[in-house]
Amino acid sequence: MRLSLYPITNLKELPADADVISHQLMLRAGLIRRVAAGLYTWLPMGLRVLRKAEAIIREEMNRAGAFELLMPTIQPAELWQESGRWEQFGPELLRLTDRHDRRFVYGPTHEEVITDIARRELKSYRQLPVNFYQIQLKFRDEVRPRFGVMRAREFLMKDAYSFHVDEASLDQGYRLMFDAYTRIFTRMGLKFRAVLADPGAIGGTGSQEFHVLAASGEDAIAFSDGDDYAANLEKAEALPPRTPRPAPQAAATLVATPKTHTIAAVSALLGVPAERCIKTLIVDGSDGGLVALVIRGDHELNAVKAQNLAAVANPLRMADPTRISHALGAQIGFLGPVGLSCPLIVDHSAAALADFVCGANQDDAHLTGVNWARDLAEPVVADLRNVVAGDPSPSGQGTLSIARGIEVGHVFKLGRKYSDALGATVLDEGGKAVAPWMGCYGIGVTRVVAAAIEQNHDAQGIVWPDALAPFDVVLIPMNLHKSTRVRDAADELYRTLTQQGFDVLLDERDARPGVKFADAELYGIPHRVVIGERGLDAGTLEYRSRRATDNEDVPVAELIAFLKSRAQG
RNA sequence: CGGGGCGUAGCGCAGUCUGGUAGCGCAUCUGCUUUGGGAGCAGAGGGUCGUAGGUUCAAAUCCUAUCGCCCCGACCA
Repeated sequence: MRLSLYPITNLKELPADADVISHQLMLRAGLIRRVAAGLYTWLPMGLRVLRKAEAIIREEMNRAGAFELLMPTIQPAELWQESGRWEQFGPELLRLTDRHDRRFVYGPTHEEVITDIARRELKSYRQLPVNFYQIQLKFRDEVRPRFGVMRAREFLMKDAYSFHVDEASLDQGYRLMFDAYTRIFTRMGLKFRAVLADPGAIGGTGSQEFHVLAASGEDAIAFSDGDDYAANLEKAEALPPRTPRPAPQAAATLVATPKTHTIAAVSALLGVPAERCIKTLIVDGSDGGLVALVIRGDHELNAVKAQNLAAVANPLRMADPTRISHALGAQIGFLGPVGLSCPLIVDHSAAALADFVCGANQDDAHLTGVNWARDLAEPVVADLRNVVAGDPSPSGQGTLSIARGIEVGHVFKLGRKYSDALGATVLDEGGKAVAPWMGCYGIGVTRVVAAAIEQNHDAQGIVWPDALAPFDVVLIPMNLHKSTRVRDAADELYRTLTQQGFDVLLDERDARPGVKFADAELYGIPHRVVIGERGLDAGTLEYRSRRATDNEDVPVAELIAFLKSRAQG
């Protein structure tokens, strides 16, 4: 591509509304432009990157034996009513009505449509296992789209769905996809980690997420230093303390704590560390009543663990404050487990405390020196909290650290939830109709691009991994307009490299060298070749990797071999 | 959904408090010079000041409504 012909504009100044680095660089380098909140146009340079990512995904999916198809973005409401998700899905499901008053959704995912295909097309176990995938736009009406293309409302996703006659075959298909994902992200040159995950709203039995590691990641990942255990913070299990609860020493005492309704304030006022205070959180119960969740003052409630409890409403909702003070006789901030008139579920670590501080269930008062089994009943315990760095690993090996990641892929075992709901069946070997086991496997293609930048950039701009770069090589001729030798050499090189299969960007603009260098660096082209009179006299070209700070002189005749050895793309 | 903030030229901003008919930098266009790390000079084009009402002789500026966008929070006991 000749840069003077290429429709690209970059920005020296940052658009004011971009706050994460990938969003800033994608705007500055002219990869994307915002159309509305969470909606972006991919400009030609950006689309090249997106297509490279797609191509890798497509190749590896095909290699794994999956079949590409294309489903519509708009889906009939009936399918969602059949699966029950018409009601289950919240406001992020965009619902539409056509001119005939028929209801549709803009698909946030495609389990219903694929299962509908399956029930029509798959009749026999002989057709299984089979895996269908597509690369298609999705729409989720996020409460708060942010971070540019990273959490957009419309995004490009690769989604795959596999069908199996039994669970063993599903396990096999799942492993196949896990391996394919590992190859995909490895080929993309990304540092990533597969972690155990909560299956969440999509449902199912087993799932793992693939996270690109980056400080700006929205998700916290817990991983062990003792083995390869890694889990989403939502999912990471907090083990019960190994040491038994100490014997009571103090007597339970009512103390006045006016206007002291945070753990920090209580802890400061009473001189008791937060880890010996107790938080009592009131949430809506699954039966419409209230449920108290009790955790240690220095811990955070894990919403996923909480809402997975039978007694707790799913999704988790904090109870209405007015309702709390009416039903429980004290305001938020002064609640505690002693004499509380609603069911109580206590985190392991809170249950292991002795002589702790908690709200007194009357305003402006707390209790100190409280002990389980003496001042109140032995508690019902559960794992309610987020793990913290230093907790023992649930794998039994080592301790946990917490890192940040960007979720770019997710593999699930769905089981038979959708095939049951939509009545998809195949005949098994014995001629009996059985609902196929399903797996589903997603990759956020647009998010991968942003994640790649989050992980690979410097003060000058993007530093593309070879496999994702919009162009492999940028040619920068010096004094182009004056030197026919340079011009001829540049043209020749451009032709040859293109013929050799490189994506080449020739910067033949009549601009100063500094401008060209700066732009090439902003765009993140991995390999740069400068063509100048000086070098030509010596029979050399000047090479510089985007990741390097020094030039290397390469004899003209050896350039192609040299580039081939450097560029893995 | 709660809180905060912002809408003035393609981008970044000033002007709003104190009303008087719109400005700066970058970008763009023209010419000349310049050309190994974001050039210089001279000139030019480009804005219904988000939208709709209202107040006023006069509104970017004051009032009301509305739309859009951004940030923080939504684990607080």
